[in-house]
Amino acid sequence: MSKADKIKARAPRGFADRTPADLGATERMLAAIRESYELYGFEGVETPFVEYTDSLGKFLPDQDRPNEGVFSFQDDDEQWLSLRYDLTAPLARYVAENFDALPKPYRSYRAGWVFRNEKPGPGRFRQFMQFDADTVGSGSVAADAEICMMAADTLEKLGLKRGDFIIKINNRKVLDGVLEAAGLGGEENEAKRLIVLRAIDKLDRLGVDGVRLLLSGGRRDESGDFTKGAELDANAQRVILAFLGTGMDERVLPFEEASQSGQAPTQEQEHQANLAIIDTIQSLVAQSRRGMEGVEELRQIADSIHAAGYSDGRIRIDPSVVRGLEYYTGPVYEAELTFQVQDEDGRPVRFGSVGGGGRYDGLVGRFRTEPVPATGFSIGVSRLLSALQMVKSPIVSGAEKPGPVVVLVMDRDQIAAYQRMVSTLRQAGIRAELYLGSSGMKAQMKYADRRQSPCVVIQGSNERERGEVEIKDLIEGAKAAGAIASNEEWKAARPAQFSVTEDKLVEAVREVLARHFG
RNA sequence: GCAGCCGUAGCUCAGUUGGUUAGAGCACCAGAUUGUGGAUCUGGGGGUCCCCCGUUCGAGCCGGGGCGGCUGUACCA
Repeated sequence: MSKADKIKARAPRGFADRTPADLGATERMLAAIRESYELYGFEGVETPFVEYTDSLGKFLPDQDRPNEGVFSFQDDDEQWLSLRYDLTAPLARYVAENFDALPKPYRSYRAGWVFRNEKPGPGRFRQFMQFDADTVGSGSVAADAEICMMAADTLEKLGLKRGDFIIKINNRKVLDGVLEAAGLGGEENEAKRLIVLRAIDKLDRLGVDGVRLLLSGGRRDESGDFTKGAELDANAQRVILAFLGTGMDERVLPFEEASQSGQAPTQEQEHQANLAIIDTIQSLVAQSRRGMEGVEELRQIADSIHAAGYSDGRIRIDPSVVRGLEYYTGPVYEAELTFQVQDEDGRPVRFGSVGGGGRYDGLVGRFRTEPVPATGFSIGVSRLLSALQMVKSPIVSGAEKPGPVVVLVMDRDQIAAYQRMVSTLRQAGIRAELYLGSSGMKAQMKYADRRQSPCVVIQGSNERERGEVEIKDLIEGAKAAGAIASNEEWKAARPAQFSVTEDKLVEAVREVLARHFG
């Protein structure tokens, strides 16, 4: 068979293999998140990867675009199934299905893989991991405020320092109110509202000028591609931009005051800035009942986070947060990293949000007659892992486990004896293995080196006659290597190597391990 | 999806106006050293020059189409 006939070995686009280092990092992250969520009183639950497509709330795949956005397939009873694309819709299904058996409010967390059939990018995959926590059955904004505080606590547990991230809060009702104030209420303006919301969402990326273009005629990007704008009249543009401006203008004051005193803004100053933003928003949406509801909710959340001591810049009111257009009904939150991340070529990477969530009062209600309010937060574990790896955070580059002790095979006819040594080590709880390849001693040493073995066990005929084994400390030996120039010297010195009688094998290996790993 | 740039060994890349058998460094394997990781030296394996079609006596190089990658943009539950 010629090489051309061979199948090319490659993972599918947007799907990634995970190395031992990835696995270790992910485990540590999941443990930290779980600890944080449990501290807040949430309990674990798990749902399957696959759900009925209609449970997920997506339209059934059609002939032309059978898998738009989600991976779907038909069961043998003709029912459409889909791989879940987030953990919220499956939770809503679970709660609805087990409604009577669950305590209300129901507070649970879950971690797992989700799948999206869309264009992958750096830190963006078609299979990725999320870690969610939700409170179902409570309409109180205390539930929303609490989840934002928990998000902040959790990111800190993951090794992010204060100031490295920010939890931004907005409210969909406020956005609706602003759209109404801009004269975009009513059925006929549905399309324009969508464009405006998308434009608002891009404030951090495109700036005020970019958003203004999208609100008016449209915007041409650097590649020459054109995005059609919302064609709003001057007054509507003014309202929207004034709304977004509150996010920036009110923040400036505490910073100016702070810089005069030479200190970071105090919690009180941060809180006043939040309240000032809310006041300005209120003046804009005063005519909208729904908008005023949202303003009132924001005010309560701001008070809660201030009372709990989180109004130190970790959690902020930010009018530019939109989140998805589908199911959020009230407060929405987004966790963003504030530090710059660079890829291995030194180019800046934009990570966007590493978590987010909000209130989705209608989602469980799709399955049941009574309304069931709910709110939740999701951490994008895979994306956050990519970001943490790029900045070499300790939690992802934590100490790797040492490899196994390798027992070398010097004489093929002595395999049974070598195997017995391996068993002895394992029974003593020492990670060990027999060299299972077919190469000579030099290759076996290289193998042990690559496996990060702390030491190897050597017994050739000389040692066997004396009833001894040689232990070679590879870590100590590597240190000694630098001082040795010639190969003759290297071979003669046999650095970091010593002999013990066979019955002292475990003891000697333990000594070497203790030397390096305490 | 749309646009721009890119595609030569496992990796990073050379490759002249289109002209013998396509190269280097790193990595890998082996020997020097029949029992020792590193360093050094020597040798070796590894390529459909992304694919297809075309132009040409002749294509890694020119043209068209496709696929893949990167960047921006759109969508994003």
